[in-house]
Amino acid sequence: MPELPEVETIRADLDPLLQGRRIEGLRIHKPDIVLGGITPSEFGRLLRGRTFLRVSRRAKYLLFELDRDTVLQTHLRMTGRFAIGPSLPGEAGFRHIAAEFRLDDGRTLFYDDVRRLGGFLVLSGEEWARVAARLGPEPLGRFSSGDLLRIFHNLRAPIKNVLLDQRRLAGVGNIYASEALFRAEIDPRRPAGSLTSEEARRLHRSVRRVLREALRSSGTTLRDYRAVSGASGQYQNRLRVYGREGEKCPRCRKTIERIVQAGRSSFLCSSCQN
DNA sequence: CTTGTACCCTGACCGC
DNA sequence: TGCGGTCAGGGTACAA
Repeated sequence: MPELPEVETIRADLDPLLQGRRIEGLRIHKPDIVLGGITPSEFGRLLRGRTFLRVSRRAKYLLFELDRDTVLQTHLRMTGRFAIGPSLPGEAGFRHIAAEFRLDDGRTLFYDDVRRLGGFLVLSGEEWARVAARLGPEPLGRFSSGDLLRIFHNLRAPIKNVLLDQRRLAGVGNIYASEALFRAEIDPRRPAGSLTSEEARRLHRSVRRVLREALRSSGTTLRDYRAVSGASGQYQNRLRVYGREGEKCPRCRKTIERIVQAGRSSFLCSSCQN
């Protein structure tokens, strides 16, 4: 479900609510969200009594940094969501609660995940560092168009697929890949290595602009994604091509097409994008 | 190394 | 109303 802007929105919501809170108890309702080959009760033993230092993000991972060198790594995949309550935003569709973390202020952190593709993994700081080292750079961090050009160098894979590869570039997913390529006027089928430095500059600018704008809009809500409060994002109203197959291109008025790449939909205007 | 495919899982939607 | 097929902001394991 969530790409960088959505995960970052959730991170910013959770951080002030969780800092300094201690986990008093937890309940796992769906054991398959506990990763790392441990049982839910072992998972509970590792986390009970731990205190949240901060909530951070890397790529599409949400990280609960706890005391005693403990990192709770979470990935929401397609349908994972968090809420904090005494009560749940029940009307917002929390009907598949997978885990509850009872906090020392009387509130509870809820994790809901219809498809249960998301999960939690308990790591040490060093173990997490090894995971993080395998991820590509953060596009909104110190990241130049030259860095992007080097990522693309000699790759024959379609540029769209490369943008989605988290080992090469972190945080971009299916929506924002299509949106950035449209704005940069680059065809998603182009071999990544064929981009000129001018095209890499355009794409660099587009990726950063789309992600920043989406972040300012609190993300894109198409189905399941919600902020921690239950509020929808707003960027779905500003998408130019994603999900708009058959509609007119906002630039040239030709018809927006949908194609399939690496088993996933890409949306483009083949007249504007070359 | 690179690239493509199957798979994980549930629910919404569409055509018949 | 039911049934089958398709699709969905994700990543991984494995094959070629």
